[in-house]
Amino acid sequence: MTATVRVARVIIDSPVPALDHLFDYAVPAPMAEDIDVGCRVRVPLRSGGRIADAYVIELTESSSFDGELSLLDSLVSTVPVLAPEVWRVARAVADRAAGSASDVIRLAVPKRHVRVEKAWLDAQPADATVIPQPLAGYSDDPPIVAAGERVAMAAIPQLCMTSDGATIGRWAQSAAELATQVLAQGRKIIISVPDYRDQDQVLTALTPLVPTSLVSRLDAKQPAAQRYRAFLDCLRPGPRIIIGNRSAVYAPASDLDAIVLWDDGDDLHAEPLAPYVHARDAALVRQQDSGCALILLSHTRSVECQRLVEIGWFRALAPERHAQPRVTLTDPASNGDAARIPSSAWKAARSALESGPVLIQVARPGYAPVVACQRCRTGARCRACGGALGIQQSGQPPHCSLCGALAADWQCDECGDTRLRLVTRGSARTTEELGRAFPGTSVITSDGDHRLERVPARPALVVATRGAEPIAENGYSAVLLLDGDRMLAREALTIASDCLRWWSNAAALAANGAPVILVGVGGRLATAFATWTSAAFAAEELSDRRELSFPPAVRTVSVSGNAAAVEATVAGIDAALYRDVLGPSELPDGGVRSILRFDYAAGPELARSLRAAIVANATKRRRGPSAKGGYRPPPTLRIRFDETELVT
DNA sequence: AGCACGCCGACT
DNA sequence: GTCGGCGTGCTC
Repeated sequence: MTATVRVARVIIDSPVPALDHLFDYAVPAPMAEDIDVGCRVRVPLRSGGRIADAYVIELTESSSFDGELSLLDSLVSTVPVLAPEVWRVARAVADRAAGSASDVIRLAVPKRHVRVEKAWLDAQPADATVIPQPLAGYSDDPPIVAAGERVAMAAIPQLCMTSDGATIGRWAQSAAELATQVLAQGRKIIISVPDYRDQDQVLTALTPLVPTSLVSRLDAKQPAAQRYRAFLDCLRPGPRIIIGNRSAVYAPASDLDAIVLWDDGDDLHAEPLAPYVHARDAALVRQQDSGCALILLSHTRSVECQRLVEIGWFRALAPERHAQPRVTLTDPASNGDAARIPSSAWKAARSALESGPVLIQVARPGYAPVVACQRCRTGARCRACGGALGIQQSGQPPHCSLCGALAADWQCDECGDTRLRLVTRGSARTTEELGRAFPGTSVITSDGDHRLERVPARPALVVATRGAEPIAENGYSAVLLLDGDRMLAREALTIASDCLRWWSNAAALAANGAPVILVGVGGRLATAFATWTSAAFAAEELSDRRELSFPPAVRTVSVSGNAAAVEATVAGIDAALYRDVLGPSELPDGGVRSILRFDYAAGPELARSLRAAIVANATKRRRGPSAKGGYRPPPTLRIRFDETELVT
């Protein structure tokens, strides 16, 4: 207990679970002038025998620690990079997910860049005024911004043109309009979008509306210097628009007024790094902490969002006049001959090509993603690893979709035939076929690897894999959604909502009144698409999942790793906290996985006990029987809440 | 992650 | 009686 020395309580930047709490250090007298809450410091870890990076969380006069305090090693910088509100959110998010706060902080605070920091400290913040724009297309009664309200907002499924003449999604314009209202109040807004190209759209929408000095882009794809500069700009109080990917929800913003999350159903919002917290969940935590507004903006309502609406936590908001794409369904039963493109769709494409580009959405990239034996129809597999073979481009030999090995002299294991049958069509083959069917028309391909952002307003066939559709200036004259049946065949709990989302996002790229044709899919999913009623579809889906006790009706947590550790962990949890256990089942890496299903109310308690299990496991785990040799010990213990890719 | 501490077997 | 192996726990 020291009364006169100043004490710094710090969080250590380390993924070690046992270090995930505050440590007290004495502040050396010369440092006391400059140190501040949020500063980066270096601290000695005596029994660790090293110096660690840390952030100052609190400065006090006394410590409740019984031992003798060590002195801070050094003050890295006087810039308070870990804002108090970001610390609170990081702590809460980590607790909810049984993870370490420092893992969340690593998403929130970019690496330091000394030159950028010096320049920033010298720079004078610019003064700028912004004229608030009304939120066009929506009733402004009640107003949705500044109320701290939680809103499930249906986007207007159209394109629009900025005053600069750039074509963007109308949703991006709406987000930009909301942002101007926040800026006019001198406050901040975070706009989190899944994709880099989505960020570009919002920036394009903002360009004619606000000075660029008030806009910060935070994304890991940016050069480190730019990103750090944008981050530092967010630390200053005052108006600012923060645009970024999933981790933008952790951006510093002391005067945060609203968070807009675009297309919360997109998988890119799911954080792949520990503690694996989805941007939607992080935004919910932050909304609770700061009282800001939270707007989930999308063309299709996610099932998770629907649940939030049904429990009364979110208000649903739809545009005033319900503009919606003109969708036509082609009955799968009526083209008995499995024609991939029915004649009605051909006709629509042909006439649409007279006025502009036509979008063709396909399921998979490549030429023939799946090939089989011509004679016996056995699927062709890789000699080396057993993965499925596919053909990337016309005329090329097949190669393995898993390991990439070429299979130039393929021969069927079953019957010895060497001729391959092309089972599925990829974007490259569709492109080739369409080129033949529409001679003289240019055919453009856009897929995951070779992605186009925009295509001109000239007639052209634009073949794109789902999610990689370019924006056409003035919109597409027609949109053909092929391969719907193939997309639906994928085994995943979320497949129906995913398809609806892919189709809807593509449909929103059509010009006003242009035909949108969904090929080969019927049933209530197709109807929901045609009538643009994704909220009702999400409600049905949620009710199905309630019946089956699937997420998001219940929550899940997967416990994976070493079989003994998983078993001990699950056995150590109070059975009253969960409904049931699925598994353990074997994983390809040699470990096992068990999944617990539990009710929302049990979340905090369950996270606490799982956290305790992780800490215990991390300290107990020691060098196993064989440390060398090719054998890699299976991962010890991993906890993952609310995994989106649950294969059950 | 490293490092100290301590409990037990082997050796001077 | 004492050295040192490594299993266990802690790091302000």
